[in-house]
Amino acid sequence: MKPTLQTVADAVGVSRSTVSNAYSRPDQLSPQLRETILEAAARLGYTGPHPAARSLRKGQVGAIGVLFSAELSYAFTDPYAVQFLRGLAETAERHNTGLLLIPLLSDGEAAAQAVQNAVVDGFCAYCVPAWHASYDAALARNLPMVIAEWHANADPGTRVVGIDDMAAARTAARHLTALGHRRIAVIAHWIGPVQHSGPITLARPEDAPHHVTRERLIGYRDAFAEVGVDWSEVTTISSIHNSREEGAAVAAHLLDRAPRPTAILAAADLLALGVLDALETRGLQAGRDISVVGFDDIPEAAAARLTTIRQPALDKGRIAGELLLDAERAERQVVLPTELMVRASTGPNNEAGRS
Amino acid sequence: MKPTLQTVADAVGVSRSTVSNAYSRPDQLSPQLRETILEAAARLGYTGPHPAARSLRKGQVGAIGVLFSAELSYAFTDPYAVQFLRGLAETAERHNTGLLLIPLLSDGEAAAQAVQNAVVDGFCAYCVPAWHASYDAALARNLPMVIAEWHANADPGTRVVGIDDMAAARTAARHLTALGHRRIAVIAHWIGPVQHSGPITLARPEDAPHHVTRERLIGYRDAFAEVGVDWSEVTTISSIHNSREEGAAVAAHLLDRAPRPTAILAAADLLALGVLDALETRGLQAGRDISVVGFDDIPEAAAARLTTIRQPALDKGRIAGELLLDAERAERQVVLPTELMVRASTGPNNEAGRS
DNA sequence: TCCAGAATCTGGATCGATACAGAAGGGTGA
DNA sequence: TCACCCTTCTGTATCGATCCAGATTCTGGA
Repeated sequence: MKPTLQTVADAVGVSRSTVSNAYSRPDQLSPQLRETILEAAARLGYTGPHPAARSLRKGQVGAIGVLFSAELSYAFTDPYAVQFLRGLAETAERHNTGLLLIPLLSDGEAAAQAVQNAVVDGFCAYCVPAWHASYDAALARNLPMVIAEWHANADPGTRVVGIDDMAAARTAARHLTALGHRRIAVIAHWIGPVQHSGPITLARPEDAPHHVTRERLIGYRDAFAEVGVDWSEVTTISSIHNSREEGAAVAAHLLDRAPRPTAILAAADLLALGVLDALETRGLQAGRDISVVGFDDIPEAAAARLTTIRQPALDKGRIAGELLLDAERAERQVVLPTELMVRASTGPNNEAGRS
Repeated sequence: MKPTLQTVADAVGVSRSTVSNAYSRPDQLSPQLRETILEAAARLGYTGPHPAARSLRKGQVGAIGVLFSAELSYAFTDPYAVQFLRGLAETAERHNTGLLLIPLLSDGEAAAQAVQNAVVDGFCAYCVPAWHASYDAALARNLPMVIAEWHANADPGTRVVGIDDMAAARTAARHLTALGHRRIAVIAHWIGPVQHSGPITLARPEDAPHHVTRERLIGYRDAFAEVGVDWSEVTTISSIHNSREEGAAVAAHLLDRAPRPTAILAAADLLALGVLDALETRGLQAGRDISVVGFDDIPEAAAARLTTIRQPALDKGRIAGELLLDAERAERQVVLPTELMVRASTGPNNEAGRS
């Protein structure tokens, strides 16, 4: 049988408490006794206090749970998500805390179970749809929890870090309208009530289920309204995953039928890069034939000369961690700045004079 | 105070066991009683069994610990590591298991602590140096553990998945010697006994402390020997981190002094890509002026037209997970295939006739 | 009507540690 | 010499669940 504290205590002839102290509070016993105990422990094959038992008693674990928007295996394909995670890891590391990546299974029951069973001190939700079982399950755990997306009217008690998605999206869209574009299409992740890949009609952006997508669509809509383009005239395309491949695939819906939009707004860089791929396949030039704007400014965006909105992914992760772990960090809500990065993928509308 | 099983039991007027069964073994009580219990639980704000307590009693957690070679925040910068993690996550997800990323702190004491306290069912070590405190601590935990690097003479009981690094490296080096290169330099991560960035002398590759690096250096050395180039003639450069930036930085030691090597072997693609950057800065052309070979075949390698060794990172992760979680998977040691991908970064030695 | 067997439910033992109050022994200053 | 404090160690209570053997009730067939 596996040795326990008691085993060692018996072997040395001291009490269980003393052995415990040898590990957790060395100042509570004489150095030579401690030495004896550790020696005996090594001899018996005792490897230190059982983590689960210790966590139970101390009411503290040393790990935080991370909830992702997609299956774990997808999370790592998105450079933006990886950056975020990196920032989070940086803070966690400083606090000697582990990160428990929790699979966000599509099976609600199992997902809730996974969250319920997570042995953690707190949660960090990264783009988890509010209706997802995991989200409720995490809230229900009643542990400290930080949400990595900005909510304008979040309860002042909840920890939130993010950007003003709506304003940033508005900036992106205004960039296009200022260039004279009016026939603009929008590609975003998960626009409608169900996951769907392809064109979709959404009467009001406010109805999009995914928080971040919703905010960005509203920003786009408002910018369009400023120049008299009604939302109903805008073609909206939904994607299931946030991937380059799918960006290219759904772009076909826009590029292979007339009239083509003169500009495309993608609510994520990966989708935008996919659109650029689709353009290249068709011999079209971004910025001249069709303007494309992304969102996030992942490293690849600069290489592809994609106009996009920069948001500080690394800082977001870092701060999310601090909001959970830095006890002295009093504030609970942090908004980070964004910036429009104008690159070669956007240019004036060439049809401007004609129509 | 936080409600427990007992709280709910008292409220409903049943025993603690029955409430426990309501959650964990629904078939052990009548549906209507279960309903009543869950209702009461919701009313009282009871959120289900306490994970630490449950883990303690059941002796099972539902998470595996992942040990990385570098600080967590660096791990995510290496696409190869990310791919591996993705594969691992895929398997974990299928088994409804979480991944606990454990910071591999440089402070040995703290690192060992982190491993000791990890509430997990097993460990997966990814390129953890064998001398690192975390490694011993993980072994000491006496839990199932898989090592994600191939060891030719590993104990048959230990779970191992990897590639034949030595043979693959030999193939990479032979490619260069076959092209007529003789003045070849080697860049690798952590060659000497201490972390160091820059040229370093290593009498025998066998002395390199890092297992993977050691294997690859031996492979290089053996291929050189086949054409009469002695290891002592080879310039070896060590890097601290496995990053593109550092690859470029240490390449300076080779490119800015005469005689320049005609070819460079980098033991990782990120380093090789850094070398390519350094070449470009100096107006040199890879494959013509200097040949460069990498290792790993990360996605960026193809884009940069880097000749390299492909190894299946995703599969490695996936299989590592299966070795831990698939009970019916009897084998314990898996070697994966590698392939030399010849691209534009290598070409014949132009000095061949001259010297 | 009676009883075996299934369906429900109970209670104490247990998982492996830490907290905390207090006991024992040793040292110090008045 | 005595009172007091400090260091070192002990023992019991507790963290919050699950396990398992057994008690109780229900069911259906002889």
